[in-house]
Amino acid sequence: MPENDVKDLIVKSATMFFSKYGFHKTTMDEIARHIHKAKGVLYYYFKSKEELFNEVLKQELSTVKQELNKITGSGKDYLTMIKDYFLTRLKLLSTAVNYHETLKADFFEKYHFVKDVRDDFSEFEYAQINLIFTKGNAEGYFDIKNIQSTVNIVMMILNSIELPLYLQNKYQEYESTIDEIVSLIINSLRTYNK
Amino acid sequence: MPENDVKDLIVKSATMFFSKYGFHKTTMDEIARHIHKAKGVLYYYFKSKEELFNEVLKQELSTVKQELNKITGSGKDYLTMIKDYFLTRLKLLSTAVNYHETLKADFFEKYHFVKDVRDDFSEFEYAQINLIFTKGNAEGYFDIKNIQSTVNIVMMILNSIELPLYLQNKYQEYESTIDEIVSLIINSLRTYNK
DNA sequence: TATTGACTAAAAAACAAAATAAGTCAAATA
DNA sequence: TATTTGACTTATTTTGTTTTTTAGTCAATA
Repeated sequence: MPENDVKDLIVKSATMFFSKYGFHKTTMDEIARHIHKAKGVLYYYFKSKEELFNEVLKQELSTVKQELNKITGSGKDYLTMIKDYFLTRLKLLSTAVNYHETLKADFFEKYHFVKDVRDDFSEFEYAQINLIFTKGNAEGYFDIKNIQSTVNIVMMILNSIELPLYLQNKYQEYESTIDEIVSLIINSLRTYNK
Repeated sequence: MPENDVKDLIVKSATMFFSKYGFHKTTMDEIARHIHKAKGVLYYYFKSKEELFNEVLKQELSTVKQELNKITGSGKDYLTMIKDYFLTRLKLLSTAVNYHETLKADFFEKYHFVKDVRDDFSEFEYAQINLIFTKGNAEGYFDIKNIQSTVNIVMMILNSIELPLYLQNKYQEYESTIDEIVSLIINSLRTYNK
């Protein structure tokens, strides 16, 4: 059996258990048993449970990144684009179950091992928003003085509203408010000649 | 000894211990011993430890409310006023140590007994911001379509950024960013004829 | 009315024993 | 050679028990 088939099976099984029971309540035995393999084989493909969880998280965020890439490449005008970007980002992350675990973990200061994959996402996001702002500015959609600083502020707001939203599972409850928050942010960035 | 002197002493002692060690790690014995009284006397003035903590929290937030009231009564123009309000509110709450405990507690879903005093603060805040927006709108400083909804959004943002700020003790780190977030919010509300 | 301190009941901490799960590895398989 | 197994070791968690600490009570007292 080719390496990647088994590796994929493991990741799939792990994804299912981690998203259902979380990191701690999922056992390596379960993950292996579910694909009719011995536990040992997990350690052939992954150094540790942490590394396996990391891979799951990486794939979860990779899906989010793909979707967001579609938006930045959509060719729509930059005002529509930034709005789509914010709304989609907030919606998609609300479905990334394992990512929430790590967000929560940040609070408890556990899960140090997950930092890399989250930093990677932040880096991706910085680049995306930076791009939209820069081009949008150039084409007269926005009137942003300091792009770097504005990207940081906007990212801090996005990250902040994640917390009450996902940690306390209030995404449904606040869904309509999110729209208005996004509008408020965009309102403060846009020019009124377009 | 008149009732209020002792009651005040108790609250002062309690405030000191609660802010230093938190709710759980502070004992009623400590609080009493510190003012050279027997523990029993605490129960003469307060029904329970929870009620005493509530009183401490109430006084802490009462100070914040007083300061904020000064701003709404300052007679400055409404653009300056709302900016002062936001900045002061964020700064003052960062010094309200016991309030943070309850914020944190909200996450762990402990401390149900603290809900009232926090609801009271929210109610106060809603009224304050509503007032500034309404008057500011009337005098042409803002161009807010739906005041109620905008107050809610702004309050949600304020509450959200509290979380990473205070729970992870990043107020210092983000202090300069706060200024810019506040500017961003105000930017999206103001008109440009004033 | 205000305060005490000995008392009870409940909660938390400390400890040990048992059970579970992570991770290893020599041997087997394909 | 690359992959898989399962018995094994070691680390972590859970469980049950005992001890200690703490919240809260109350009759006596000033």
